[in-house]
Amino acid sequence: MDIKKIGKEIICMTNFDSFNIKEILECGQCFRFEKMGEMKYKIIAYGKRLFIEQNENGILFYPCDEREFGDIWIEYFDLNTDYSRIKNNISVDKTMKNAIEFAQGIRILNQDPWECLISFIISQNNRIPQIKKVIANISKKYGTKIGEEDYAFPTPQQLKNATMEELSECKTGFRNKYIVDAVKKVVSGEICLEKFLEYETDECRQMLMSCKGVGQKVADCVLLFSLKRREVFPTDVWVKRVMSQFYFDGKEIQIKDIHKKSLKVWGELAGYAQQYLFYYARSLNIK
DNA sequence: CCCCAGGTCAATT
DNA sequence: AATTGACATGGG
Repeated sequence: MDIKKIGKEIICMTNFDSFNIKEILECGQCFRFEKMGEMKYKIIAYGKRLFIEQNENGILFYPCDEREFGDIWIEYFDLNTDYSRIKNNISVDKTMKNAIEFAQGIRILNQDPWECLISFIISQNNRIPQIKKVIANISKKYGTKIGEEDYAFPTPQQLKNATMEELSECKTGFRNKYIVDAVKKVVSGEICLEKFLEYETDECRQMLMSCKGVGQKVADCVLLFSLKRREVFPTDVWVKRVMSQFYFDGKEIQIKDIHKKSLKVWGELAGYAQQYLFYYARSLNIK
């Protein structure tokens, strides 16, 4: 990949591999983005607002200087990871080949664990457009204002005094009590997300699941999307459907069976496989 | 009006 | 250990 500066506040990336901004943002891993046009998006992450525009010549990131790009966005977009190698390695079966061909530009973002935890608590028994609205409501109510009409996702401290009633006003529904519990555990230090990168994956999962309303699916999303555990295979209804149909001959199966299978087929790269499958499954509209 | 959604919990068998 | 209904909210 080549990085060029254009003026003071625009970074242009050319000669890149496996990067399609639409596929990256719309494959279900991230909720804080807005489509501004064809292949043109606004993202809010790590307290920053970033516009991204992609065409056949390259990708524009703005407003953004070289330092910010290096400090935040290289890691956020997982730009030091070789996706050609990954796609090659996990293409061991026809279904995965099809899934990868369908969305060759997917990348797994490295999001903030705190935001990721609350976001996927909100995701349970909910639809993606609604999840996005609820997170935007919470950010507007509690987060720091950035730019004209955008708000960073609130820190644990900023959510410290949020009540169930206030959170309900943000349309969290029955998940309000789960958010209160997660805030309490993080603010009190009972859970220290900053240390999670050093812990074993199973240990992290266990601690995440000690929060009310966090089961294995939500914990695994946090592990894969914000704690770099790329072997983790979050299994929701869509992934269950596509796995059942293509890897278990349409039979009824348990989540446990899927986890075993994913590790057996894709090993340490199962998490990447999950993202290709999720996006693919939703396009197929299978049952 | 009924159904269901990137699930989880608690009660029941 | 497996099954079942409830849960807030909003859109089809």
